[in-house]
Amino acid sequence: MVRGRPREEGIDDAVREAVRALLTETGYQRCTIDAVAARAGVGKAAVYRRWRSKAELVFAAVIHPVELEPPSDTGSLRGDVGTVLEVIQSSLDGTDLRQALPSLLADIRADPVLEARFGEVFLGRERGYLVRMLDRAVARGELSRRPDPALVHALLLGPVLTWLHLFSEMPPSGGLAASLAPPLHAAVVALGA
Amino acid sequence: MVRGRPREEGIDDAVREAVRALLTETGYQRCTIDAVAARAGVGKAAVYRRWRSKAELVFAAVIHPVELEPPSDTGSLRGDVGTVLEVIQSSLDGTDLRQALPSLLADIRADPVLEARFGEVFLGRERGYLVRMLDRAVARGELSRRPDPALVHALLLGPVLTWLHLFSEMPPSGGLAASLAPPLHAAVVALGA
Amino acid sequence: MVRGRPREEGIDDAVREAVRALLTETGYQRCTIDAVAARAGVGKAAVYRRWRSKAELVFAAVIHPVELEPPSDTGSLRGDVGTVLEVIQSSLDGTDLRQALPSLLADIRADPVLEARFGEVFLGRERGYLVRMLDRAVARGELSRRPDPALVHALLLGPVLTWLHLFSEMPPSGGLAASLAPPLHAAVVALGA
Amino acid sequence: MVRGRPREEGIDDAVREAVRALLTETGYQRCTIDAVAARAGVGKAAVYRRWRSKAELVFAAVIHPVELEPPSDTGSLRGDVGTVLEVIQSSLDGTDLRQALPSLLADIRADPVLEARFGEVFLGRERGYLVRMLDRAVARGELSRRPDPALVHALLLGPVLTWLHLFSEMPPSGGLAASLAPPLHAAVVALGA
DNA sequence: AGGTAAACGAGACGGTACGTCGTGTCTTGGT
DNA sequence: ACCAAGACACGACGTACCGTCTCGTTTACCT
Repeated sequence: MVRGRPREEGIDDAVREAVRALLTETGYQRCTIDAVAARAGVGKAAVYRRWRSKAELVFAAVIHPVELEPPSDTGSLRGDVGTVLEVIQSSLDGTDLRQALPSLLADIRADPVLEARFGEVFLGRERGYLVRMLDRAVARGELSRRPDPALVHALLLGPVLTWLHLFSEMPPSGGLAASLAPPLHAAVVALGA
Repeated sequence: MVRGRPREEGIDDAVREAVRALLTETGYQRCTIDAVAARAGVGKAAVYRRWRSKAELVFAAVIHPVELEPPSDTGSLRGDVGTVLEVIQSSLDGTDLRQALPSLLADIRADPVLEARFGEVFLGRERGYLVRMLDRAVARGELSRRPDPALVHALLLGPVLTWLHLFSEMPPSGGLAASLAPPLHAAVVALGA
Repeated sequence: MVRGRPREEGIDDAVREAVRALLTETGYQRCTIDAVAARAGVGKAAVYRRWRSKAELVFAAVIHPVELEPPSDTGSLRGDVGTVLEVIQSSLDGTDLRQALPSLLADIRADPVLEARFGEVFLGRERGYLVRMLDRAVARGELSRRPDPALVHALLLGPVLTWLHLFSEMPPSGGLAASLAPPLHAAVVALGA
Repeated sequence: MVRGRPREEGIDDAVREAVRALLTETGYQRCTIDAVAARAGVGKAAVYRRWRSKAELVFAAVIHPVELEPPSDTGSLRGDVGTVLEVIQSSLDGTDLRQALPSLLADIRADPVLEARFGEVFLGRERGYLVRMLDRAVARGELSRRPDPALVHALLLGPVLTWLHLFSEMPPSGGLAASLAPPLHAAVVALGA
């Protein structure tokens, strides 16, 4: 049985929404806990009751809700790589993430608990999709053996992450995922040969 | 002509060394300017006389000294890709960078001046190497046309960066650069076909 | 007619007892409402249903129960002054009051409602005793006129209060009230001459 | 030699003045450290560099500066008692003290360090004056022996403190000190008989 | 030799965010 | 209507770090 007054329903969402708004408007540094609480019409204690730190809060606001729909089977490894890249890109793009991701990743690295959760929730889910994609390709005979999923993960996630958050360049004509799909398909094939 | 007392010679190095030591020992957040100055046996003013901000200081301490020796011509694109990956990896690896890079990148993003310098100094130099590598491959007839250097840059830098600073995994057997070289060679070839 | 569940009987006393215990053990500042409620095995709401504020609660716990038995007529002003001083001292002494009184008086000053009640309940009752004492002395011919009761009140209450709650000194040999009685009798006589 | 930047001269006074102003305008509870710092045009750190807590700050602002000029020898005990009472009253009266004293005394009681300092600085100085007053009276033959100074201290300080900070009454016609002088002279004489 | 200007270590400065805590109110489900 | 539990808004607390400024002192160059 649950004792005491239950958590108010709307607060979780109101706070997360406030975080996203402040990230977009003012960036990570100015996205203060006080400001978030004020914007959400909520006391600071209500925030700290739910999340242990600013990093955890932002993590919950911008990472968790990313619902990566499992990329469907397109019938070919070439098609699957393209779809996976789209999913990865969509999970790293967005006005709020654009501002927040580098700082957030930094704070995640500084907090072992959060780092573990990030590994499980975000990386783990994505890794799972890749494993299934690779197994299908092996079953189809497109790959003779399943390459190391971690290596494939780095190959697909790395270029997207780098382009979006390290380079200050316009997206390539045709779109980032579409431009990266052919070379990365070749890379995966080379790994599984 | 220079008036007044000249800068003391050893301070630059002493401070940079203190930064690297503190990064390794305590991480980026705890590597405060006060701590750095105290460790270097130096006043805070001497630090700020040389670098405008903490980000600039850490940048100078861990990025600038990376002397990327221009990867030499190995005679084949396959060999060149491997060498370039070694250079990239060596520029991103190291005890201090391990701790600092995510936070440093975050601070760089927050400071337009620094972001521009980072683009020129670090990314630009690396990009130059890639352009030369690609031109040689075209000259050799290994590529029929030179692919977009930015895309190649993302393809080669991204996976290394991701593995070193996002994943918490052991390096693959045989080494990271060696493991990534074959698939990424294939990727570059596919781009330049 | 009374609707609903009647107040549980023991709560008033349990809370007051918890207040006194916490005052003695931890002092006024650490005597939190949460702590009081927890100690009494009671919800905070039950406390606030009975007293409007912490000050009111402590007031009720340590002031109200002081049952000043009206000092009896000893037959002489000299004797009456001694008895009144004993009553005053007993109303200001005690382990819990020792800790609480200065903070409590401060909070009482900050709350006009409470200040008024303190004036009526505590000061007023004491003042009444003094008036009767003075009237008896006039009737006996010990005083030729009745002095200002407020002044007498200050003369008798002040030194006791000061000794007990401002000084950090041992009680004088023979007891505080006994030591103060002769000079204060002389003072009252001087006032009523 | 003094190393480093010296404390800025005006800050001590500016902060103390801000405290007094805020006490008068808003009372002790609303006299926040933040508000004090803002009012004085000073950072919070500058305040905490000088005083360990709010209590210490207010103590320094309203108690320390009270320069009790040593009451002069009036030639008679009767006159001396009157003068001492004037000094005591003037040290406890004032717009800021009116608001602050009860809360301040409460905080002083809660901090042993501060309590010791209060005993030495404030009470000790006053006690010294009383000892000299009593010795003069003995020398003059007005008292046959010197009474316990602590008792005399309680007799003179208590009624003034009580009237000013416990009662909510108008000052007696003729003034508080003047009204208390005759009875308290009689009390002291009775003690020293 | 003396003057001048900029460097030096030390540390105080204003500002800002943090995470904690206490108060008094409100909201559950259960008695 | 009351209860215990505990979430709520508000707001003060004391700490920490940043980047700047101000001391008294030292070290070069230039008269």
